[in-house]
Amino acid sequence: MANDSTLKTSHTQENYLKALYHLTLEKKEVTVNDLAKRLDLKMPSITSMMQKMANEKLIKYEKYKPIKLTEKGKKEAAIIIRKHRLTEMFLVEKMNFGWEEVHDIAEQIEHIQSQKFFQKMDDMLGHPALDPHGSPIPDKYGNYKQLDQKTLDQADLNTTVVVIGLTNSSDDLLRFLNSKGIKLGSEMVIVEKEPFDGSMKVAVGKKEMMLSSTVSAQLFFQVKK
Amino acid sequence: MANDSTLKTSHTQENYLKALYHLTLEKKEVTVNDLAKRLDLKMPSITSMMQKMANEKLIKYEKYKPIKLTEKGKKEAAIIIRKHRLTEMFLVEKMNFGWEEVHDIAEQIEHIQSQKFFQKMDDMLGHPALDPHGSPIPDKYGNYKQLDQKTLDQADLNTTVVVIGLTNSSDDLLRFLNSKGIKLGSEMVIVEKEPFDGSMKVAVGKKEMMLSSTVSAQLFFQVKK
DNA sequence: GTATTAAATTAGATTATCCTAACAAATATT
DNA sequence: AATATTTGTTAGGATAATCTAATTTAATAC
Ligand SMILES: [Mn+2]
Ligand SMILES: [Mn+2]
Ligand SMILES: [Mn+2]
Ligand SMILES: [Mn+2]
Repeated sequence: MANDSTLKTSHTQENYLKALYHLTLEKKEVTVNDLAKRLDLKMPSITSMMQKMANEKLIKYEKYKPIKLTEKGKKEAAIIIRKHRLTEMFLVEKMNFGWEEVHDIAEQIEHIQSQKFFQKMDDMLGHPALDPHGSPIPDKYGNYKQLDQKTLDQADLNTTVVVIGLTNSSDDLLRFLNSKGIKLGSEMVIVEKEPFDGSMKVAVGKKEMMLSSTVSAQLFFQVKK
Repeated sequence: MANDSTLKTSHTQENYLKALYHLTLEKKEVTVNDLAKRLDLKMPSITSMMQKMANEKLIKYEKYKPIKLTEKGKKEAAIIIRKHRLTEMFLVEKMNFGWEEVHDIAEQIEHIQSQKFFQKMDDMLGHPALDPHGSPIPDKYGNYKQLDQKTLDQADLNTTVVVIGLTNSSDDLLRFLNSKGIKLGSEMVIVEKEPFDGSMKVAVGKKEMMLSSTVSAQLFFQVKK
């Protein structure tokens, strides 16, 4: 009874796992405070959940030390992320949602318990490697292929680049990009770079526009060859 | 603060509402005991939830008296049922699931909060009136069109009938029908009726088979004209 | 290296949901 | 009607997830 492997990770814990996974990729040292901010909870809530998740061997946790996912925790997290990103892709590709509309729905659907449901999505989509925002979709075993990509603020003057992903997919960023007509696959030429504030002028097709460093630092690119 | 109309009905309460709605159609007098059995909970849990839901004006409830849904409760219930049935239809029509596979997934997806998500399903499906098991889908305002249908055990000898629905869609029934090759729209001739146990022999195409009254009482039919 | 600040933990409550045990009311049976 | 049975309620407790307030530990700044 103590070690029933059919015990289901709760909805809530799945969200903790995901947050931990993402923070780990961002920072390597994840603290109680980081998690509290990410999940918009108070620190005591985090501490107490960390104690519980450590018991369940999802994380390694010692008082006052940084939090680490175990292999088990990593795998479970990656599988939720897979379900999230497959869902986003499904919503965009098969149900005609805009890329700025899908995150909140995926945040809920990622918790559906049905391997077959996500298997069908995956099949219908032809086993996509990336979600609609250019982020990699872990495989069904929880393996994650991290692409290390450079952001647009590091692109050289006069090169032609292709936008291939986003560091994050906040509604605000996505709507900003929509308004500028920028999407994944968009090509642009780096026309000017302003060293003072890091802003740049780019040409997307015939349209020229200024991008602040705030924006350009959130776009992954590849040099067009 | 006391009357915040944005307060969301919980996952749990949505399931209570649905159960109440279905039981009301089945029995007209719904008791604490009925609900306890339907939801597989103990009676004290029901009593205490009924007290809470009465406070929230979802039901009318007085100690020891049968439970009634309010208009508000009925509407909310019908909207969950709508989401459930649209989901089942979507899974069958757009994702190629078998009709016996969709209920458990729909049981979860019905709780997703996103009008737009279900709106898209509805559009993609062309605003279906019935779910894959022949049950009516309430409209988006919570209006329910109850069809009063007769079950196959009441069909006359030698008539040709079409199966148009099921009184319930338990896995067991659906798998039995699959094994017999019976689905919605199947035509059959009533070849023999055995008064002793209520069983009947029917011809589905060229195949003749016996249906017990247990089965025939779960199939809605229409006379083929 | 002491003092200050920030981060983390503990203690103790709260809300939601569900349970068992004990009791009460309503129904059914002699 | 008196008794037995079934149904429903109350009392009191458990677990999950969260919070505020108080306290402790660690990190930073003088
Ligand atoms: Mn997302
Ligand atoms: Mn989520
Ligand atoms: Mn169903
Ligand atoms: Mn449900």
